[in-house]
Amino acid sequence: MSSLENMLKVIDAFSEEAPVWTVDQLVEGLATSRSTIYRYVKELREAGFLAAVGGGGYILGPRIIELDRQIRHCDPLLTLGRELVTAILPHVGEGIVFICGLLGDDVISVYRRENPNSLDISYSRGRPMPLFRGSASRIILAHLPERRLMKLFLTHRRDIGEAGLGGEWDEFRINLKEIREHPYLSSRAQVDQGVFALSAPVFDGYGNILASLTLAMPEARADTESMEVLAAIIVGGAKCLGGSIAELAEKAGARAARAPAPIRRAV
Amino acid sequence: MSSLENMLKVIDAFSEEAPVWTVDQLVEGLATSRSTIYRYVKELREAGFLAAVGGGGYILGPRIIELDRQIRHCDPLLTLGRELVTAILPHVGEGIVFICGLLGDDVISVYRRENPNSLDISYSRGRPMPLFRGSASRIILAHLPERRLMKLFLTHRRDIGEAGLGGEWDEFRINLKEIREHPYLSSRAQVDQGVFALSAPVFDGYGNILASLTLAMPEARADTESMEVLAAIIVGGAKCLGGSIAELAEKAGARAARAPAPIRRAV
DNA sequence: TCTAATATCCCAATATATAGGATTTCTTTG
DNA sequence: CAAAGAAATCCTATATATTGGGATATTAGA
Repeated sequence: MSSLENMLKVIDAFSEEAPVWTVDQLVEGLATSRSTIYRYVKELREAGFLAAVGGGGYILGPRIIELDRQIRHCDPLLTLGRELVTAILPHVGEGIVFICGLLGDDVISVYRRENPNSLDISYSRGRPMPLFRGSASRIILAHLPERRLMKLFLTHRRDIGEAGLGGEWDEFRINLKEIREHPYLSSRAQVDQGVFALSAPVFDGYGNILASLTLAMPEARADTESMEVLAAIIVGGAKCLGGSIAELAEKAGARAARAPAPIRRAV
Repeated sequence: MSSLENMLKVIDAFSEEAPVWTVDQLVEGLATSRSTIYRYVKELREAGFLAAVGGGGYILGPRIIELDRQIRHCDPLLTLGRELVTAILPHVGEGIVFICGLLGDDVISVYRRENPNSLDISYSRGRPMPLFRGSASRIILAHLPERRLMKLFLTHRRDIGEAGLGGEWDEFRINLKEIREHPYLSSRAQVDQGVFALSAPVFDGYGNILASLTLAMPEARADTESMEVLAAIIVGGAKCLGGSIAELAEKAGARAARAPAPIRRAV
């Protein structure tokens, strides 16, 4: 077992349910010797990934906040996304606007803003989303390259079936193709009860899917109001965001021909 | 050298100036073999600390966003701080309100909100602050236990002198005592040009310093307006926040007598 | 100042990481 | 669609860092 893996087990222990751990608890939980845990904790603390609280307890440390800041400042999806969301937020009425990105096998929400008095949904920044439920995830999924989809199908066959996306490869493929043929996708209560969501894909300059832009609102609103104007705003916003990112990538590319542009691609 | 340290060197490479790295660049930068770097990158990627972008480039990964989310949700300083800042923001006029916490030897801003059209300062969430400059840092510093201060003085003697806090231990001690005797502290352009800041200390139930609450504004405003009312709001807000945290800690303590309360203490 | 708790140090045994090159997988391009 | 070029992984002997048990030191609390 690699030592990073061991360290990660320590970090993994920290969750919303159990945010504070003592060394003794970690010794018990991870089945390792006391001295080793102390060494781990020391190193993680020196690196800022853990911080001491009173009474021998530890919590996640400031380094994480710092690294998150870096992501917020560097990722074009976030910097440009912020501008875009600010621009469209006044025009969408009650609801929440968020951007989800694909990183590895996770879809996570990387930015979110809401209009006052709207519903509270679980897509808050940093929450890993189910890859096969909700329009925000599915619209990304649908635009992944075929090869990647095959891999996903093989690894997540059960989840895909349960989410109603198809029990066989062909079925799955056809369902996704159907999604791909529309400029946006909506979903109802797939992730949170009582929530209607409307998502559009964000592409880079080469047609690769990068992210999704979503508007979530109470189902009641979706029942009584036409979605056409809203869909147009979201689709337009997603296009615009993709355009800005492509533009930035081009500039970055011109500066450093061999260095890859700081763009998150679906890999 | 521990292997975590090696891994960390990889993470350290990623900065706002250089957010994207290829394996080759890392091999050169860290003076390690290609296969080792590939292994590091692989493990970090599997753990979600790095994510692949096009062309063999890597950026910081989603795990960091996830962990940051956990901190935001678990740390009482943040959850309660959010409420408090929301409450006082409408009453402070032009400027930025933020909370700084001490974790290890770092003071970092953990939460920040601003009123529209105000100045842009560098205290954005996650930014590590100089420990000896700015009222937000100094008010925390001043309330640290003596033993801790001695250590800090020994390790950071030069910084302390340069920041004008004293060249000798006695001088340093007296300066801090002076700060401690007032309910709040103000500073002018110590961190950012043209910025006036006003900070109050946040204590836990035992009188330990936990954090600082700060209002930053343009110097011009501070020159023309009396600070008394604003100081009262900030001092009151800090007291209130400390009270809520102590209350929460007590509740948590009742539930799990032996487990330390999830409270960040100056350690 | 003393005591309990928290944390570090030490060292021999052992498991693990390392580097260098061969091999495989993926991407691009003609 | 095939071949060339990147990117990533695999493989192995050796050197090295990690491990855990207990002794030791440092801190916090009375």
